[in-house]
Amino acid sequence: MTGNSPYRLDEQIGYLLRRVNQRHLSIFAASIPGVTAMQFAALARLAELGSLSQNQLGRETSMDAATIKGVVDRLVRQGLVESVPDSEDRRRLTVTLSESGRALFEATKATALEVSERTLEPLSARERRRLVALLSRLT
Amino acid sequence: MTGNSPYRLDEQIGYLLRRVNQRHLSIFAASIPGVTAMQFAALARLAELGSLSQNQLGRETSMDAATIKGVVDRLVRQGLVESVPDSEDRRRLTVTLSESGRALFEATKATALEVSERTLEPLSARERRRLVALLSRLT
DNA sequence: CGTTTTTTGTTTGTATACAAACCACATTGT
DNA sequence: ACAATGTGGTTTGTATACAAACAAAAAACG
Repeated sequence: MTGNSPYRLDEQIGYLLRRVNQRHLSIFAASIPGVTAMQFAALARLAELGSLSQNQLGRETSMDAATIKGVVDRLVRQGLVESVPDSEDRRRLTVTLSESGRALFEATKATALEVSERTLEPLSARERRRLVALLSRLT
Repeated sequence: MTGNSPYRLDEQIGYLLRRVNQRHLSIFAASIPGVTAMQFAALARLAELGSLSQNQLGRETSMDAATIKGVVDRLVRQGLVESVPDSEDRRRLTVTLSESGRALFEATKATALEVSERTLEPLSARERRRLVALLSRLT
């Protein structure tokens, strides 16, 4: 009688999170070409908080130092962001939204909100709020 | 009065999904060294469904053809799975759980279930069921 | 003041993820 | 039988993700 419970992959939280995230990323990519969801998250944080150091931006977007570096590099390459060495702290890179980065963010913001709604489309308004509230507690 | 709603990254479903998934993957990696969560998902499906073609296994685990190839390659390299060309259809690769693959799955199954529970730890039993039910509808 | 610790950023290596192009083989329709 | 289409798998290129090891600089502390 030892723990012989079956393992149902489809009911595991990790598998579900991955699948729903796939769905979301696919909707995002189809709706907003040019930047990825991660890149957009970085732009959003910069728009919200102003200039940040590269690692700080990583923390604010839940990406580790190695990951945010790649994201910032690609944003710089696209001219959406500027990366300037700090004069105070010579290790630090200050990342700033460029003109066109801000323009792109402002122009896509509404669509990005629609992407979220579309991801949640199968749920009622109340269920959406409930889901967001539950997920927020698992952070 | 045109759509000037602020964009709150922390409330966006995509951002939440990514963060909770990060949490889950981190718990998984700490609890089950040796295989990743994706590799474990593949083993679980093979244990559940028996031998499958490589692409079929990908579909059953929500990985595209290129992704499942990498996962199967790594599982083969670890001897957890065997990949044999099909005699009927000469394009097809049949992937089968090996002895040690099945042993590892049986030995870690219970821990994997605990990983799911630990991910959901901040929620009550009812809230867990609710969350799983909501996510299932977003598949 | 000088040593220890922390912080910032880079690099490398491994593992997903997916688009797109490609080849080989199967199936279907005529 | 043949041509069109579809399916199975591989490869390449790009983009996350994270661990680990590293260098440079700043901060903390005795």
